[in-house]
Amino acid sequence: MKNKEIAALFSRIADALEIKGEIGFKVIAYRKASRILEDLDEDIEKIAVENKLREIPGIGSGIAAKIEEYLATGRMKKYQEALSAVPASLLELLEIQNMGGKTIHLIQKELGVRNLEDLKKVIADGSMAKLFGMGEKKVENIRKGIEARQKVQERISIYEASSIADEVIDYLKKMPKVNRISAAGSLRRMKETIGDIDILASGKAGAEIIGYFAKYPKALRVLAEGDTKGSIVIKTEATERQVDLRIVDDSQFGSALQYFTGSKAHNIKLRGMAKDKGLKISEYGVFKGRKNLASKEEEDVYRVLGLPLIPPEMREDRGEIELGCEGKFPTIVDYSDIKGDLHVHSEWSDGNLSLREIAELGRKMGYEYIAVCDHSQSVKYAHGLSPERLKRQIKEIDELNGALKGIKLLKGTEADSLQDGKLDFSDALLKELDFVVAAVHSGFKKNVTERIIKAMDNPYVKTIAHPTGRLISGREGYEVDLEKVLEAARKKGKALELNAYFDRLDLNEFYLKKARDLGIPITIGTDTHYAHGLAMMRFGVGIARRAWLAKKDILNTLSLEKLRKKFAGK
DNA sequence: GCCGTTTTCGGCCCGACTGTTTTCAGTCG
Repeated sequence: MKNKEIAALFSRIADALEIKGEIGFKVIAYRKASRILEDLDEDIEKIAVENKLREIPGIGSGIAAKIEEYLATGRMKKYQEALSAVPASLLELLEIQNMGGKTIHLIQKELGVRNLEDLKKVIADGSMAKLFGMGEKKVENIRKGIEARQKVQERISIYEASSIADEVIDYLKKMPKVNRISAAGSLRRMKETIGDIDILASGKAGAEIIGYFAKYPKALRVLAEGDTKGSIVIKTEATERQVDLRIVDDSQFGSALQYFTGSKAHNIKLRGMAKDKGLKISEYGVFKGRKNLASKEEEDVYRVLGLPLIPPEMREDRGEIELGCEGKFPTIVDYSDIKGDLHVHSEWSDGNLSLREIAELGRKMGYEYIAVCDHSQSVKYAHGLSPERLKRQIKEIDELNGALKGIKLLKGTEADSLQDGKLDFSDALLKELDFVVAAVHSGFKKNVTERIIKAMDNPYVKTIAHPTGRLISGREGYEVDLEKVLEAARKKGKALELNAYFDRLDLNEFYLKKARDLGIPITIGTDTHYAHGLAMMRFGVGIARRAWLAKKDILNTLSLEKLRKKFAGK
């Protein structure tokens, strides 16, 4: 797919135009096109072949022609032009906080700045501060922006972002003047990675609350500290992270939460809709003239627009607003629908939990069951179980289950699909288990597609663990043809896993949607090896919600009894 | 550059914070 590649081109064109001082709306149009391509599920090349580029809202004849040109020739004239006028070394300066197109344009024109080195020079010798509209403080903020730049990673995992947000929210809750409080932004939408962390709170004494926020013990720097809005930078293990806090009145918490949850594309579409109805939306409410029609709860905002409450995870402008308008809005799976975890490791392989501990933790989660799926014998580095040890584990689980009340452990394995496509336990042994997950752990480039499909032929395999093997933090994943895997799963009536471990989230939302369309059941497992990992189920469910999965699409929303029946049937 | 059942021209989401001005521009989200 060349979607991301072309998205990057448009983004750079937008940057270049901004620096050249072109009309702002052109820049916005390119940015929008870039974002649309970035988020697009379909392969842009396929859409182009079908001559349907212009049907995508936000892509008009100009941009469509540029996409077609690039697909046909591998070049885009507009991009070459833009970059010849504004070199890449100048574009990079846009990444510096407090540096925008106008400022870069100014220092290029007046001082001949062409790159970061030049910029540092004109800051140091004081010439930049003397420019019209500049000044000591502005330049100092830019200098700080340069310093901060190296330390901030692009995006962090949802796990790290959640941990930071939870801590800050706990801190803020200790302030008596804070009433309601919630994470907002991409974290609330459960994106797999998060940029900045947005928090919204309500209360009367805005400035005081922001002042308290600015004194957060882990704050390295305070970027802004106003009456209703503050920004701090927090040091994390590996990087630095910006946390933004907005304060509104209690009566406006709903509209503000809607506003700051985004996504940007979702909100722009909503505001366009509102405008057509003679309404105006801001974080303070939905207004008809000066009259505020809705602001207390998010639901009110949507209701005034004739929409049901759209879950945060669906707010990406991927057709959810249209479905709402047509009254065909789907009911998606809820966090509370999950009855068990279908992939957990114990100390028998490479986990650090005993079977009893797993059961106890599961009970605390309110589960009916947890599938213990330790590694199989060929995964040596993870102390994979030999057939003899698996038999002993089966016996131990049976005994434990006899003593357990309210929760059952399912006897499982994460059986390795070997490089010849066979599983590394005999069918006779697999037959003894409740739940067999098949997975690839070696030979990522060796006929993985065929191995996965062959594993599905085994009658005891219920699901395929982390089907792409990607790690969000950096590993590409297997060389696997997911389309073929999906097709095979559909034909053979097998499930696929949504691995809820924060660095996997595999299948991702794109393929989950495809799986759902094909009627393939999904199993969600945390793949955890530690006590704290069971709670990562929420990331899995979050991704499932982003893919619009319903309760019926996910096997571990079934009660233990129904799950057993389901497995007995296939 | 995109878009349109009031529009093919003239709009384009909206507001906070900061630092510069002396009423506003730039940046950010």
